[in-house]
Amino acid sequence: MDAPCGWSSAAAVAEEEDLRRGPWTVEEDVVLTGYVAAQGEGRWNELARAAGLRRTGKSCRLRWLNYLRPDVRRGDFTPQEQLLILELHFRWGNRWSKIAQHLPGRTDNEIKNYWRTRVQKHAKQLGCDVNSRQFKDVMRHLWMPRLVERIQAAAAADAAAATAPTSSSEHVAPPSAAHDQLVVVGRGDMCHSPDQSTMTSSTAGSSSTSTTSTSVPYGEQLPSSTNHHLLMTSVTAAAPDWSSDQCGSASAGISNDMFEGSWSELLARAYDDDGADSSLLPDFQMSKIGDNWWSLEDIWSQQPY
DNA sequence: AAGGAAGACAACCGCGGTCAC
DNA sequence: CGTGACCGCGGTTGTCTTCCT
Repeated sequence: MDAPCGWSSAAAVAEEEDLRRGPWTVEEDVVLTGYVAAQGEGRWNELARAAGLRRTGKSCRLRWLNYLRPDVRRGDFTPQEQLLILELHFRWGNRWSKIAQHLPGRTDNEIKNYWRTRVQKHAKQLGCDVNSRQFKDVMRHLWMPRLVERIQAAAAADAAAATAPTSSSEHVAPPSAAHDQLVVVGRGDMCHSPDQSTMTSSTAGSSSTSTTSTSVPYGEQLPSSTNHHLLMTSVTAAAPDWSSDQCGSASAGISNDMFEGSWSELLARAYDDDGADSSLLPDFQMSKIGDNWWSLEDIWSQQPY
Protein backbone atom coordinates (compact mmCIF):
# COMPACT_ATOMS: atom_id res chain seq x y z
CA MET A 1 0.00 0.00 0.00
CA ASP A 2 2.62 2.42 1.05
CA ALA A 3 5.17 3.52 -1.40
CA PRO A 4 8.27 1.41 -1.05
CA CYS A 5 10.37 3.92 0.74
CA GLY A 6 11.58 7.40 1.22
CA TRP A 7 10.57 10.81 0.01
CA SER A 8 11.65 9.94 -3.51
CA SER A 9 8.50 7.96 -3.88
CA ALA A 10 6.44 11.08 -3.51
CA ALA A 11 5.72 11.09 -7.21
CA ALA A 12 4.22 7.63 -7.01
CA VAL A 13 2.07 8.65 -4.15
CA ALA A 14 1.09 11.82 -5.90
CA GLU A 15 -0.53 9.92 -8.74
CA GLU A 16 -2.99 8.46 -6.26
CA GLU A 17 -3.88 11.18 -3.89
CA ASP A 18 -1.73 14.03 -4.98
CA LEU A 19 -0.43 14.04 -1.45
CA ARG A 20 2.74 15.74 -0.43
CA ARG A 21 5.26 14.23 1.90
CA GLY A 22 8.46 15.33 3.49
CA PRO A 23 9.40 18.69 4.93
CA TRP A 24 6.75 21.34 5.21
CA THR A 25 7.08 24.59 3.32
CA VAL A 26 6.52 28.00 4.81
CA GLU A 27 3.42 28.39 2.69
CA GLU A 28 1.94 25.17 4.01
CA ASP A 29 2.72 26.25 7.55
CA VAL A 30 0.94 29.53 7.02
CA VAL A 31 -2.12 27.83 5.60
CA LEU A 32 -2.29 25.27 8.36
CA THR A 33 -1.78 27.83 11.08
CA GLY A 34 -4.50 29.99 9.64
CA TYR A 35 -6.98 27.18 9.49
CA VAL A 36 -6.28 25.98 12.98
CA ALA A 37 -6.57 29.52 14.27
CA ALA A 38 -9.93 29.88 12.58
CA GLN A 39 -11.42 26.48 13.23
CA GLY A 40 -9.50 25.03 16.09
CA GLU A 41 -7.69 21.74 16.43
CA GLY A 42 -9.19 18.41 15.56
CA ARG A 43 -10.86 16.91 12.53
CA TRP A 44 -7.54 16.90 10.84
CA ASN A 45 -8.54 15.10 7.68
CA GLU A 46 -11.34 17.51 7.10
CA LEU A 47 -9.11 20.42 7.89
CA ALA A 48 -6.48 19.23 5.45
CA ARG A 49 -9.03 19.01 2.68
CA ALA A 50 -10.68 22.30 3.47
CA ALA A 51 -7.37 24.09 3.61
CA GLY A 52 -6.35 22.65 0.31
CA LEU A 53 -3.29 21.15 1.86
CA ARG A 54 -2.10 18.15 -0.04
CA ARG A 55 -1.26 16.45 3.20
CA THR A 56 -2.87 13.77 5.26
CA GLY A 57 -4.73 14.80 8.34
CA LYS A 58 -2.22 12.89 10.29
CA SER A 59 0.62 14.89 8.85
CA CYS A 60 -1.20 18.14 9.58
CA ARG A 61 -1.80 17.16 13.15
CA LEU A 62 1.81 16.22 13.69
CA ARG A 63 3.06 19.43 12.14
CA TRP A 64 0.80 21.49 14.30
CA LEU A 65 1.48 19.71 17.55
CA ASN A 66 5.22 19.40 17.17
CA TYR A 67 6.09 22.62 15.46
CA LEU A 68 3.43 25.23 14.77
CA ARG A 69 1.59 25.33 18.05
CA PRO A 70 2.25 28.73 19.57
CA ASP A 71 3.18 27.37 22.96
CA VAL A 72 5.79 25.01 21.68
CA ARG A 73 9.11 25.67 23.33
CA ARG A 74 12.20 25.07 21.35
CA GLY A 75 15.86 24.94 22.14
CA ASP A 76 17.99 23.04 24.60
CA PHE A 77 16.47 21.35 27.57
CA THR A 78 17.23 23.13 30.80
CA PRO A 79 18.78 21.19 33.67
CA GLN A 80 15.38 21.27 35.33
CA GLU A 81 13.77 19.73 32.32
CA GLN A 82 16.49 17.13 32.04
CA LEU A 83 16.02 16.18 35.64
CA LEU A 84 12.30 15.89 35.08
CA ILE A 85 12.72 13.72 32.07
CA LEU A 86 15.00 11.36 33.92
CA GLU A 87 12.76 11.17 36.92
CA LEU A 88 9.60 10.69 34.93
CA HIS A 89 11.21 8.11 32.72
CA PHE A 90 12.12 6.21 35.83
CA ARG A 91 8.47 6.11 36.67
CA TRP A 92 6.80 5.69 33.36
CA GLY A 93 9.31 4.41 30.89
CA ASN A 94 8.78 5.36 27.27
CA ARG A 95 5.47 7.04 27.91
CA TRP A 96 6.58 10.09 26.02
CA SER A 97 3.27 11.83 25.77
CA LYS A 98 2.70 11.38 29.46
CA ILE A 99 6.12 12.75 30.26
CA ALA A 100 5.53 15.64 27.89
CA GLN A 101 2.44 16.62 29.82
CA HIS A 102 4.70 17.66 32.64
CA LEU A 103 7.01 19.74 30.52
CA PRO A 104 5.00 22.66 29.25
CA GLY A 105 5.72 23.48 25.67
CA ARG A 106 7.73 20.36 25.06
CA THR A 107 6.43 17.72 22.74
CA ASP A 108 6.61 14.01 23.17
CA ASN A 109 8.56 13.84 19.96
CA GLU A 110 11.18 16.22 21.24
CA ILE A 111 11.54 14.37 24.51
CA LYS A 112 11.73 11.09 22.71
CA ASN A 113 14.44 12.43 20.46
CA TYR A 114 16.31 13.77 23.44
CA TRP A 115 16.20 10.43 25.17
CA ARG A 116 17.31 8.51 22.16
CA THR A 117 20.04 10.84 21.04
CA ARG A 118 21.50 11.86 24.39
CA VAL A 119 20.63 9.43 27.10
CA GLN A 120 20.86 6.22 25.16
CA LYS A 121 24.12 7.35 23.69
CA HIS A 122 25.68 7.58 27.10
CA ALA A 123 24.36 4.24 28.19
CA LYS A 124 25.94 2.81 25.13
CA GLN A 125 29.24 4.44 25.94
CA LEU A 126 29.13 2.98 29.41
CA GLY A 127 28.58 -0.36 27.83
CA CYS A 128 25.26 -1.02 29.42
CA ASP A 129 21.67 -0.97 28.44
CA VAL A 130 19.77 2.22 29.04
CA ASN A 131 17.21 0.26 31.04
CA SER A 132 19.72 -1.67 33.05
CA ARG A 133 19.97 -1.31 36.78
CA GLN A 134 23.58 -0.34 36.36
CA PHE A 135 22.83 2.59 34.14
CA LYS A 136 19.95 3.74 36.27
CA ASP A 137 22.16 3.71 39.32
CA VAL A 138 24.61 5.96 37.57
CA MET A 139 21.84 8.31 36.61
CA ARG A 140 20.39 8.33 40.04
CA HIS A 141 23.50 8.62 42.11
CA LEU A 142 25.76 10.54 39.83
CA TRP A 143 24.05 12.52 37.13
CA MET A 144 20.87 13.54 38.82
CA PRO A 145 22.71 14.87 41.87
CA ARG A 146 24.85 16.91 39.57
CA LEU A 147 21.82 18.25 37.84
CA VAL A 148 20.35 19.22 41.15
CA GLU A 149 23.54 21.01 42.05
CA ARG A 150 23.50 22.86 38.81
CA ILE A 151 19.93 23.91 39.34
CA GLN A 152 20.78 25.10 42.82
CA ALA A 153 23.80 26.95 41.60
CA ALA A 154 21.84 28.63 38.86
CA ALA A 155 19.13 29.65 41.29
CA ALA A 156 21.69 31.02 43.71
CA ALA A 157 23.45 32.93 41.01
CA ASP A 158 20.19 34.32 39.78
CA ALA A 159 19.31 35.45 43.26
CA ALA A 160 22.70 37.03 43.68
CA ALA A 161 22.38 38.78 40.38
CA ALA A 162 19.00 40.11 41.38
CA THR A 163 20.21 41.59 44.66
CA ALA A 164 23.66 42.72 43.66
CA PRO A 165 24.15 46.36 42.72
CA THR A 166 24.69 45.29 39.22
CA SER A 167 27.25 46.86 37.06
CA SER A 168 26.19 44.70 34.26
CA SER A 169 22.73 45.32 32.99
CA GLU A 170 22.61 41.96 31.35
CA HIS A 171 19.54 40.18 32.53
CA VAL A 172 20.19 36.67 33.56
CA ALA A 173 17.54 34.37 32.35
CA PRO A 174 15.40 33.17 35.23
CA PRO A 175 14.90 29.53 35.77
CA SER A 176 12.59 28.35 33.14
CA ALA A 177 9.02 27.33 33.48
CA ALA A 178 10.28 23.89 34.22
CA HIS A 179 11.58 25.28 37.46
CA ASP A 180 8.08 25.23 38.80
CA GLN A 181 7.33 21.98 37.19
CA LEU A 182 9.64 20.27 39.58
CA VAL A 183 7.01 20.88 42.15
CA VAL A 184 4.24 19.58 40.05
CA VAL A 185 5.74 16.29 39.24
CA GLY A 186 7.47 15.67 42.47
CA ARG A 187 4.84 13.31 43.68
CA GLY A 188 4.87 9.64 43.32
CA ASP A 189 7.63 7.22 43.64
CA MET A 190 11.01 7.26 42.18
CA CYS A 191 12.11 3.77 41.95
CA HIS A 192 13.82 2.00 39.20
CA SER A 193 11.62 -0.91 38.73
CA PRO A 194 12.04 -2.24 35.26
CA ASP A 195 8.34 -2.59 34.99
CA GLN A 196 7.16 0.96 34.78
CA SER A 197 3.59 0.04 34.29
CA THR A 198 3.28 -1.65 37.61
CA MET A 199 4.83 0.92 39.81
CA THR A 200 2.98 1.74 42.91
CA SER A 201 3.17 4.74 45.10
CA SER A 202 3.93 2.53 48.04
CA THR A 203 7.41 2.03 46.75
CA ALA A 204 8.21 5.59 47.59
CA GLY A 205 7.71 4.98 51.22
CA SER A 206 9.85 1.96 51.16
CA SER A 207 12.67 3.66 49.41
CA SER A 208 15.91 2.55 50.86
CA THR A 209 17.52 5.79 49.95
CA SER A 210 18.82 7.62 52.91
CA THR A 211 17.26 10.98 53.48
CA THR A 212 20.32 12.93 54.19
CA SER A 213 19.51 16.44 55.19
CA THR A 214 20.11 18.75 52.34
CA SER A 215 19.08 22.23 51.49
CA VAL A 216 17.01 22.42 48.42
CA PRO A 217 16.11 25.80 47.05
CA TYR A 218 12.84 24.54 45.77
CA GLY A 219 11.96 23.05 49.09
CA GLU A 220 9.92 25.95 50.26
CA GLN A 221 7.72 25.65 47.24
CA LEU A 222 6.83 22.12 47.94
CA PRO A 223 3.83 20.75 49.61
CA SER A 224 5.41 18.64 52.27
CA SER A 225 3.10 15.82 51.42
CA THR A 226 4.68 15.32 48.07
CA ASN A 227 7.58 13.10 47.47
CA HIS A 228 9.41 15.77 45.70
CA HIS A 229 11.68 16.24 48.62
CA LEU A 230 12.29 12.57 48.55
CA LEU A 231 13.36 12.91 45.00
CA MET A 232 15.71 15.71 45.75
CA THR A 233 17.17 14.07 48.80
CA SER A 234 17.48 10.74 47.21
CA VAL A 235 19.15 12.35 44.33
CA THR A 236 21.55 14.35 46.41
CA ALA A 237 22.23 11.78 49.07
CA ALA A 238 24.93 10.13 47.11
CA ALA A 239 26.22 13.26 45.55
CA PRO A 240 29.89 13.88 45.78
CA ASP A 241 30.72 17.15 47.42
CA TRP A 242 31.21 19.18 44.33
CA SER A 243 31.21 22.86 44.98
CA SER A 244 28.30 24.47 43.35
CA ASP A 245 30.19 27.40 42.00
CA GLN A 246 31.77 25.15 39.51
CA CYS A 247 28.67 25.61 37.56
CA GLY A 248 29.64 29.08 36.61
CA SER A 249 27.20 31.83 36.15
CA ALA A 250 23.53 31.36 36.60
CA SER A 251 21.37 29.96 33.92
CA ALA A 252 23.10 31.65 31.12
CA GLY A 253 26.13 29.92 29.81
CA ILE A 254 25.42 26.63 31.40
CA SER A 255 25.90 23.73 29.18
CA ASN A 256 22.57 22.14 28.77
CA ASP A 257 23.72 18.61 28.42
CA MET A 258 24.20 17.15 31.81
CA PHE A 259 25.82 14.16 30.29
CA GLU A 260 28.73 15.96 28.85
CA GLY A 261 32.06 15.15 30.31
CA SER A 262 34.51 12.35 30.67
CA TRP A 263 33.06 9.23 32.12
CA SER A 264 36.35 8.05 33.43
CA GLU A 265 36.91 11.26 35.34
CA LEU A 266 33.35 11.56 36.46
CA LEU A 267 33.23 8.08 37.85
CA ALA A 268 36.65 8.27 39.33
CA ARG A 269 35.71 11.39 41.21
CA ALA A 270 32.57 9.81 42.51
CA TYR A 271 34.41 6.76 43.72
CA ASP A 272 37.13 8.77 45.36
CA ASP A 273 35.00 11.34 47.03
CA ASP A 274 34.65 10.76 50.74
CA GLY A 275 31.29 12.42 50.90
CA ALA A 276 29.74 10.12 48.41
CA ASP A 277 28.57 6.66 49.00
CA SER A 278 30.28 5.05 46.11
CA SER A 279 28.81 1.73 47.08
CA LEU A 280 25.67 2.96 45.44
CA LEU A 281 27.39 3.21 42.16
CA PRO A 282 27.80 0.27 39.89
CA ASP A 283 31.21 -1.19 39.60
CA PHE A 284 32.51 0.02 36.30
CA GLN A 285 35.88 -1.07 35.20
CA MET A 286 37.66 2.11 34.34
CA SER A 287 39.92 0.34 31.95
CA LYS A 288 36.92 -0.39 29.85
CA ILE A 289 36.22 3.24 29.39
CA GLY A 290 38.34 4.52 26.66
CA ASP A 291 40.04 7.82 26.23
CA ASN A 292 37.83 9.12 23.53
CA TRP A 293 35.35 10.75 25.84
CA TRP A 294 34.24 14.29 26.09
CA SER A 295 36.27 16.68 27.99
CA LEU A 296 34.85 17.61 31.35
CA GLU A 297 35.77 21.14 30.52
CA ASP A 298 32.72 21.25 28.35
CA ILE A 299 30.33 20.53 31.13
CA TRP A 300 31.66 22.71 33.90
CA SER A 301 32.58 25.16 31.29
CA GLN A 302 33.77 28.12 33.27
CA GLN A 303 35.72 26.34 35.92
CA PRO A 304 37.20 23.06 34.94
CA TYR A 305 38.77 21.39 37.90
C1' DA B 1 38.82 22.46 1.28
C1' DA B 2 36.54 18.12 0.70
C1' DG B 3 34.51 13.97 2.01
C1' DG B 4 32.83 10.85 5.42
C1' DA B 5 30.86 9.95 10.05
C1' DA B 6 28.06 11.06 13.68
C1' DG B 7 24.53 13.70 15.77
C1' DA B 8 20.15 16.09 15.94
C1' DC B 9 15.77 16.73 14.53
C1' DA B 10 11.55 16.43 11.66
C1' DA B 11 8.41 13.50 9.69
C1' DC B 12 6.35 9.03 8.57
C1' DC B 13 4.43 4.44 9.71
C1' DG B 14 1.90 0.97 12.06
C1' DC B 15 -0.89 -0.18 15.71
C1' DG B 16 -4.37 0.20 19.12
C1' DG B 17 -8.14 2.82 21.26
C1' DT B 18 -12.37 5.45 20.81
C1' DC B 19 -16.53 6.81 18.92
C1' DA B 20 -20.25 7.44 15.74
C1' DC B 21 -23.20 5.06 12.74
C1' DC C 1 -22.56 -5.95 17.83
C1' DG C 2 -19.81 -4.90 13.70
C1' DT C 3 -17.50 -1.60 10.92
C1' DG C 4 -15.06 2.29 9.47
C1' DA C 5 -13.09 6.80 10.33
C1' DC C 6 -10.38 9.31 13.17
C1' DC C 7 -7.02 10.20 16.67
C1' DG C 8 -2.98 9.54 19.55
C1' DC C 9 1.10 7.10 20.76
C1' DG C 10 5.54 4.93 20.29
C1' DG C 11 8.95 3.30 17.12
C1' DT C 12 11.51 4.08 13.08
C1' DT C 13 13.55 6.40 9.26
C1' DG C 14 15.10 10.21 6.25
C1' DT C 15 17.38 14.55 5.92
C1' DC C 16 20.05 18.22 7.32
C1' DT C 17 23.85 19.98 10.09
C1' DT C 18 28.03 19.70 12.49
C1' DC C 19 32.26 17.65 13.48
C1' DC C 20 36.33 15.22 12.35
C1' DT C 21 39.99 13.52 9.49
